[in-house]
Amino acid sequence: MTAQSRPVPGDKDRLAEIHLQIGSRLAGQDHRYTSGRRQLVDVLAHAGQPMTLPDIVAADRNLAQSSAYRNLDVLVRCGAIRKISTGGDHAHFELAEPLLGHHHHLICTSCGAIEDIHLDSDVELLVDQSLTAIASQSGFTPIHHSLDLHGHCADC
Amino acid sequence: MTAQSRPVPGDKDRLAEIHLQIGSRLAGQDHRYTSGRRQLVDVLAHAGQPMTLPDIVAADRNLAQSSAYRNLDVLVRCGAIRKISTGGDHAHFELAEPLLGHHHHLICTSCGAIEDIHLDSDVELLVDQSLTAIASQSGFTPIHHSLDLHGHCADC
DNA sequence: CTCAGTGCAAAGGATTTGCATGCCG
DNA sequence: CGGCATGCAAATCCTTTGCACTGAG
Repeated sequence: MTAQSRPVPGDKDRLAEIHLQIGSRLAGQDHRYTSGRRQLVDVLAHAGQPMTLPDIVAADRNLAQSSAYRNLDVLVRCGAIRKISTGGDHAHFELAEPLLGHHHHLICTSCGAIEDIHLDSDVELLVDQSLTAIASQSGFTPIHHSLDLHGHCADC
Repeated sequence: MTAQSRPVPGDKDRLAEIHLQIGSRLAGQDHRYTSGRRQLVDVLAHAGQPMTLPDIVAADRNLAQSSAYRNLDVLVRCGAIRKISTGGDHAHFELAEPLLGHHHHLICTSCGAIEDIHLDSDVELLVDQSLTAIASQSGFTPIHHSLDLHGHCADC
């Protein structure tokens, strides 16, 4: 066993639940939940923070680059994974909000690192209401919002 | 005259003011405010919404692609222009917030279009306070936040 | 004159795709 | 068996860079 991550109690159950949900999402779009896709999800669930593709293939040498890209795309399209484009060299990927919960990011403009953060629910509510109101004025149909804080992380 | 944009009263003065500010920002970093850079700013100020590079060079045929990229980079680095990376094919560019005012975006996930929006200042304040509090817990130094609503625009 | 800025063409690099093969249902 | 999935290598395409030339101070 690798000791690099100490799961919180119930973590294993949560992972199983995640796999179940993703499996049904894939099935709903006539896609299979193959071992390659499962490994992808394992890596992301294990990391606990957004990863780039090089991060991902480095974390599991069984993953081929092109298949990883293709499967990430499939998983993004079925709503299991979210792609984060920061403008840096690589996009980042993390489990989607239905699996990870609604959250936002601290983005380091120096090293590109991304950390997940959670806002108070009353702030979230207010933001969502404001955005919804503005969107309706433009005939815009909201799907989700993203709120990122850009700056320098503790290491930079 | 092109009728496609009806400047509000004072728009011309505002543009002059923008050029002045950018000129001094560039001078502060030992860069010249050349005609190519001025044209870039004119195009962006005139558009009133974030543009991609193809948009920009199409809007002013005098702009060479490589010089446009280079000058956008210079202007981004001196704080005159902001680069927006959405994950679509092209990055978008718009005048920076000191020139355009603090605002956010509606981003269409279908066609990639971006529209500027403004939130109530009390919402902004609350968001900023929340983010600042969270950042300090992580030893993160905030520079600015971005808040985007992703969804489908009226045309899609 | 000097050196930043410019434009063309070529290079760079993340991501995507063609194609032959493997494997699940 | 039939068709999705895989992996390798090649292609794609946004963006950056090399280089010779131009223009401003």
